[in-house]
Amino acid sequence: MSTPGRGLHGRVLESLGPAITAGDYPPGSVLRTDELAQRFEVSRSVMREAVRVLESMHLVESRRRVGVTVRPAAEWNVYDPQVIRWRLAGADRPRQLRSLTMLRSAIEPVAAGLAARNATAEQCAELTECAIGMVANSRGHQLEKYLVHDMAFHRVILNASGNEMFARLGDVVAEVLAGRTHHEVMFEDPDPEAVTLHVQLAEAVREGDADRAEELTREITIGALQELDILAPGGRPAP
Amino acid sequence: MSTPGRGLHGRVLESLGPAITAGDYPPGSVLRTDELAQRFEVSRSVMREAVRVLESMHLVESRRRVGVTVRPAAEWNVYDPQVIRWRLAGADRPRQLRSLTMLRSAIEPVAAGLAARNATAEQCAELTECAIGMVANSRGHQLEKYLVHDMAFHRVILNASGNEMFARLGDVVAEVLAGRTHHEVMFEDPDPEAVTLHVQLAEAVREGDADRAEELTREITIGALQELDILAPGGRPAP
DNA sequence: TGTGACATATAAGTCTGACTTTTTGTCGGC
DNA sequence: GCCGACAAAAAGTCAGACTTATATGTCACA
Repeated sequence: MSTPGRGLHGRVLESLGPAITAGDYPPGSVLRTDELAQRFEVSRSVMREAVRVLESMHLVESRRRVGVTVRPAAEWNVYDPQVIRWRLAGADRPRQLRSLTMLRSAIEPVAAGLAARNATAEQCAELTECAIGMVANSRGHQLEKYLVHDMAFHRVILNASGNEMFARLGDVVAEVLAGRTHHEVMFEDPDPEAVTLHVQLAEAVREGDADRAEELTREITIGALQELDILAPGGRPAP
Repeated sequence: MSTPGRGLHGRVLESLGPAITAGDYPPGSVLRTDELAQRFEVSRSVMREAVRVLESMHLVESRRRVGVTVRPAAEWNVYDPQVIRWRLAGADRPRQLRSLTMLRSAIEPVAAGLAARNATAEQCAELTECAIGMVANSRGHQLEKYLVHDMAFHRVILNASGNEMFARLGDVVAEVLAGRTHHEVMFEDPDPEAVTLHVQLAEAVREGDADRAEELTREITIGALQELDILAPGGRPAP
């Protein structure tokens, strides 16, 4: 799933990146390239490449005479897939999952509405297939198989929206769904109501009913928010 | 506004990045590091650092024995602020502006609703101040001053939402607003109705009226979509 | 004619050492 | 107490040699 650190600089990143995003180095900390190179037992050139990548993610800033300083979290490129993965693997995974689920709840309904207008016949077919797969694996502790179809379903919706910014959130949504199944709630079979909503959503998209698609997706994402206690069952925000 | 290429590798990026995002090198094109280093008159180490950054943006992929291959646009990290800037500076700026405006229209209403619940007193004050600034500069061809307050206004909303993913879109929204004023429509004074909506939104947030804040923001972003002919005035999608 | 193992060329990857440039802290003079 | 010159520190840059993976071509054999 994740890249196993291609190249030496990649392995350094896989070690240093998570450490920074986890907050091991408080904002303002200064690291020296030479020292890092020694610590990771790589040459300076390799270390420099790694630092450049961290710099492009706005995790650090490299300045002459001072060193590589860690930037405050508010400046990080939190949409970088690698940064997202690092943070999801870290200690504040729950917080991260909430942020991302809120993002989902904002994007997906709109994307579904667009998908209802723009989806190709092929995409509609894929969607129905995914929904069938979800139904088929919704009972009897087949969470892994269910997850696969759930991820595919949402990815198709986002792609079918025709908006590249939405489409590129497919990986994020997949990560959130996987996280939910693997580490958080959902120890038993998925909520039957959620399964039904997905089936109906596939229907709405196929029929080109944008408003209904949007509303159904809103219900789906509200369910996701409730699972994380961001929304209380009533609909009001949780305490 | 944009970073003027700090360091040699930065200058290479400022030249190569826009070229790639502009499609000068079709997907699958192979570049050789040595050749690039010669072309830009830099050492290989510098060129390697630049390539590593492009690789982290998923613009290219570097493989042994084959070279640096350009990836298809669908795989680019389109949320990377630098990539966004490069693409906005390129030929398909209009298309990019539409994608981003749609993103706005999905995110901002939700963010405004959250802001109404979470905004601090200080943020409410800032918001009101921005709204006043907008009103003050809404007539008499003071577009630049109006823009400054407009950008600040939306940035405060996104920050006040309390969601870091939303907050980090502040730069994107600012870029979109700036683009609208500088290159696209809006040759005359801003729509008075839009100004009023902003004033009312500041009010709603101050009063903690989440639903109203969300609805007002939805109207604001619908206006932005209409300006770009994504939505026809009626509310139906444009042809 | 097709297929497999093997050899080879190629381009990225890595390391090292020397040199340059910028920035910053400090110290001395006013 | 302020200001400018100086020195140290760390990143930045370069060049050259070497290593490694791998795509591709070659050739023998079926």
